[in-house]
Parts: sequence; C-alpha cells; structure tokens
Amino acid sequence: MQALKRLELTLTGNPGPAQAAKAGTRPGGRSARVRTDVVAATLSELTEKGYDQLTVDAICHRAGVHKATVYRRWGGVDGLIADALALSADQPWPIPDTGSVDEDIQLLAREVYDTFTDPDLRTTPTALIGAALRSDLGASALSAFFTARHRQAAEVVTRAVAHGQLPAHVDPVELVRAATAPLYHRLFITGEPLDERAAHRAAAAALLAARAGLFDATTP
Amino acid sequence: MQALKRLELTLTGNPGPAQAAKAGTRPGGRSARVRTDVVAATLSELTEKGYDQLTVDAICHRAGVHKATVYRRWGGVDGLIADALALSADQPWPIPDTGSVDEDIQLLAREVYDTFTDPDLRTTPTALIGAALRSDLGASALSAFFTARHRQAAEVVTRAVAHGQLPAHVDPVELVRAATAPLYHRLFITGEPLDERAAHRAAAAALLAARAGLFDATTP
DNA sequence: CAACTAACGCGACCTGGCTCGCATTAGTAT
DNA sequence: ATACTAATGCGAGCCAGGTCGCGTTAGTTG
Repeated sequence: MQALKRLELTLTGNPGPAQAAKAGTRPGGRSARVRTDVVAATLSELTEKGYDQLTVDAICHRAGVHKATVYRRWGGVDGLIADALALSADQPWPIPDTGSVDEDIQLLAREVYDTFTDPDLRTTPTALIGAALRSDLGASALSAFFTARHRQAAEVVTRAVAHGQLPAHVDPVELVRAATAPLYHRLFITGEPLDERAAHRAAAAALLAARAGLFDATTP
Repeated sequence: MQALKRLELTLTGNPGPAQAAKAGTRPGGRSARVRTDVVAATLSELTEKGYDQLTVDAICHRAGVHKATVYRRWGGVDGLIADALALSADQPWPIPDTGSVDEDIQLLAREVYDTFTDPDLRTTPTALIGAALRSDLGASALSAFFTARHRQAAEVVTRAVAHGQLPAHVDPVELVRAATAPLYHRLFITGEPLDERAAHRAAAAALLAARAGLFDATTP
C-alpha cells in the first residue's frame, strides 16, 4: 500500500512523460503535465482536507488549471479518484522474498498493518480508498487496483508452490487475498482499529487454510 | 442480512409506534410516523434508483413530507442512511442452532451468500451498505450495525464453547467475523462476484483458525 | 517555418441542493 | 376544554457545483 504514498511523492516531484496514451489523442507535454499536476493536487487536497471537504475548485487552484478542464477530462471528483487509483495500480511493487512462504505472507499482511497504523503513511491511502468507495466509478477503479496488486503479490505463492512449501493446486491470488482481506475489512467496513494481532492472525489463518486444501484451484 | 429487507417491508407495511424516543422530545404519533415514512421512502428510492440517483426531493415527495423537515431531522442523505442502518441494527435476527457449530457457522456464511446472490433480496442491502460507505456518518452507522450483528451471532460460538465443540478461550465475535468478512470484502472492496465456494471456504477457514487457537481471547 | 487542430483558459450562466424565517398543525400538560 | 410548544409545512432565496460557447495556446504534421 505504500505505493500510494510513493505515487504522491512521484507526482509532486517530477512531471515526467505520459504513462499511458490513448490512440488518436495528443500525448504531448502539456496534457501529461496537466494530468500529473491535477492528480497530485487531488491527492494532496484529499490527504489534507479529507473527502468531504474535497472541492474541484481547490484542486484546480492548487494545480493551476481551469475548472472546465478538469470536468472535461475527468468528469468530476469520482473520475479524479479513479484516475489516481489507476496510476497507483501501474506502480511497481516490492514483494517480500525471504525464502519462507510463511514469513513472506506474514510480511505482506504486516506491510498493510504498518502502512495503515503509521500516522504519516496512512493518511493518503486511507483517504484514497475511502474516497473510492464513495462512487461507482471509484469502486470499479478500486477493484482493478486490488486485482493488479493481488496478481503481483501472488508471485510469493507461486514461488512457494514451486519450492514445495505449499500444496500444488493452491490458488495464489486467493491466498494473498485471504491474508490481507481481514485488515481491509476492519478498516473500511466495520471501522475497527487495526492491531498487530489481527495482521498476524490473518496471515496465519490464510496459510492454515491453504495447507488444508481450502484454496485448491482445481476442486469445485 | 435479510433483516434489511424485512425492515423495508415492516416500515412500508405498518406505521407502528415509535421504536426509540429521546429524552425531552415528543415521541407522539406524528414524529414517529414521519420517521418511519421517510426512512421507508429512503430505502425504496435507494433500492429503485440507486445511491447516485437518490435525491432528497424524491424521498420527500414519496413520504409526503416537506424537504425542510428532512434536512432538520436528518441533516441530509447521509443521516437518512445512518438512521436506516440504526433501525436495522435494532431488528431481531434469527440465529442458526443445528447442534453443530460447523453447520451453524456454515449457515451464517451461507445466509450472507444467499442474501447477496438472490436478485430480489440483494438490492436493498447492497444499496444500503454501499450508500453507507459513501459518507463518514454512514460508515459509523455501518460499524455500529455490524457490531450489533456480530454480537448477536456470536451466541452460536458461545453455545459451542459451552458444549465443548470449540476450545474454551476462542473469541466468539472474532470467529463470526472471520466467517463472513471475506464475503463482504469481495462484495464491497474488491467488487468480485460471490460464489458458493467462497462462502463455504470462509466458514471452513474460520473454524480451522479457531481450532488452531488463532482466535484465543486470552493470549496477547 | 507554416498550417492544422487537440486541448486548455475564460467567464457567463444555470441547475439544484440546502437554508432561513414565519405560519400552521398537532402532541402534551393542567 | 384551554393553553403551551415541539414539530412540520411553506416558499423565497442563497450559493456551490457543474455546464456551455468561444477565443487562445501549444503539440503535431508537412
């Protein structure tokens, strides 16, 4: 989840070339600059003021861009959130590789815990995910974001299967999801605080279930 | 979760007396009628048109109440959603009691699955929970709702512990939560569809973890 | 370098969510 | 019954969010 924070830094730091360009469009310097500036401004405003106080005017003022431009390209606040998530999903992600699956999975859950309990790190991802849940467009982007994230992290499991540390037919994505899902559930559905035990428990339970054959991809 | 549907039926069916009255206020007939009418209208509008098309005007028109009344008592759409959830949390809930914890927990997860896959049942709870995630006020109400729900369902576990079907120190609420959380996670965070396997898997994994001592309330 | 045009800047305008002050209705008390 | 007062009804009005048409800027092409 720390990539969300890194995204903000990246965007505010250097403009850089366009990440993705559509066909027939103009990928040149200005459009790309506007995009990064606006998305960065969105994340900053979101982090500082929260979703409820988030206003397109403030974003435009901070990014030095006109209101109509934002509404034309993004359609509104929800589009901005979705785009921010889309950019985050493209970011590369460090995956633990300690040699032990158990440790790797624990570290995966642990990273989520660390991110969302650190007062400095938590603000942006918390606000961003919370904001994404507030619209259908954002929810779709969030779904895509997690799909990409889980796909990346699943490497931990496939590696372990290859090394014989886990049963052959275990579904990698399902295991990763099981190890982190309880944390997100607490954070955004039931609104309970996160503690270290919850992170450890989630990872341990996921591994237990995997070894019991509950995540077998083959059996219906 | 079916209580959410039942709530709608109850409210649209009969006005009934006031459920809860604050001190110093006027619990009499009209205020209570207005409350049930407005909340019922909110759920109906939410179910039919979805959150994005939800407008206070439409709710007022349907409930036969003036706009200012709604804004005064509920403050806005988020307050209406929160109140609807508060009423739902008060509803009594049927808890499975088959004699076997494993079956009971499976049924708990199964009920969630059934509710959110049945086209008739799913609409209202889906829209209501989705709407609750769209505001801080709604999120708080949702948190309270799940707390109440889990507390009720935890009886299944305490019963099992008393009968020696589960280790003595297992945290009842934690087990219930683990058995249903993955389903809500799929529905509202990652946006994946629900299948029968996911429900079965969630329940089985939760029981497995409980028996492995992961949900022990005593150990830090 | 010159023509072309996608994308942006600008400001007026409009829609609708939300508020405010006062009149009216209907529970509540004596 | 009568007086009292929450709570609602009512409509005017405010203002932020969002739109539209046109002029301007700046990539892109030849």
